[in-house]
Amino acid sequence: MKRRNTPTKEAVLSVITKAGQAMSQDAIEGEISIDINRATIYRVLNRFCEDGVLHKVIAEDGKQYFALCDGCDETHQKHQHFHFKCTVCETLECLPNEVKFSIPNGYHVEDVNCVLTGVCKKCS
Amino acid sequence: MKRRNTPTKEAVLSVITKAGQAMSQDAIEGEISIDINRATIYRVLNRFCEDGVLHKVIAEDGKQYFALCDGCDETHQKHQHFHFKCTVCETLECLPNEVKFSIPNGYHVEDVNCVLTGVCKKCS
DNA sequence: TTTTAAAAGCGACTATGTCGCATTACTGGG
DNA sequence: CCCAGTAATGCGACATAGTCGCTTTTAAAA
Repeated sequence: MKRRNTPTKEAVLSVITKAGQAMSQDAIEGEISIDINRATIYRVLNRFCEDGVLHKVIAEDGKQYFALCDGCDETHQKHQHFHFKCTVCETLECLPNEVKFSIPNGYHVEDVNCVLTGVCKKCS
Repeated sequence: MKRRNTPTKEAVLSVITKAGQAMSQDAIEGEISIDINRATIYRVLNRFCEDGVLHKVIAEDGKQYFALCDGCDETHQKHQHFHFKCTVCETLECLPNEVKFSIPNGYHVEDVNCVLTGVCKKCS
């Protein structure tokens, strides 16, 4: 299962990188120049997640948003930061704030999904 | 727009109360004795949310879960606690831990959605 | 009992996301 | 440089979640 380089992968990653924020599948499809199948975009995104290139956030709208991992691997404290979803411009961005929590004994946390919703700096 | 008491409302609230944890629409429909339309269940749940009886959580699966508000109103620090979704038993419960965060100036937070995913005490 | 408006039922509709299968096209080996 | 193996893509179908408009029912006040 070695990964191959394809125009699709490059296009998707390029769009997300340029945007500088988390994007949903439909936003990506809208921004991309070439025509890529919806299922393919999801597969590309999920592969990037497996490879630690992107991470996935579930927002209040129940949709999946994908954001670049900026040094997520290094600390092995993966993706444990807050996200902010603006209800006006609809963008979802990663906040630098680390999510801190303590849980009762016996619980084993595998994933963290923290999204703050409101109005961002630009829109207020 | 005064609210009325209906068997549907009572049945939904009773199921959630007995469960003692957050529930999705389909889980509620499965537990309820009488036959209630899907759209109606959603409307009932959303009305309860408006009235501050329930609060809504979006989990990793993108689905809406509804949980009893346990003194959520009193502090006016509404629903700012963590939630835990178990990948084994699929239940979603409210944790007592308060969510603490600080955001950059100019941002206005209206809602908080924090879900930890993993394996709960019972299932590990 | 009558009235009226909230609530429920029903059907249709819109995503979002996934899956199976046939086809295409990277990439490494010769 | 070409060929074979297999990852990746396209396409269609499908499942599910959630919403909406409209009609009918019904709780509760007059």
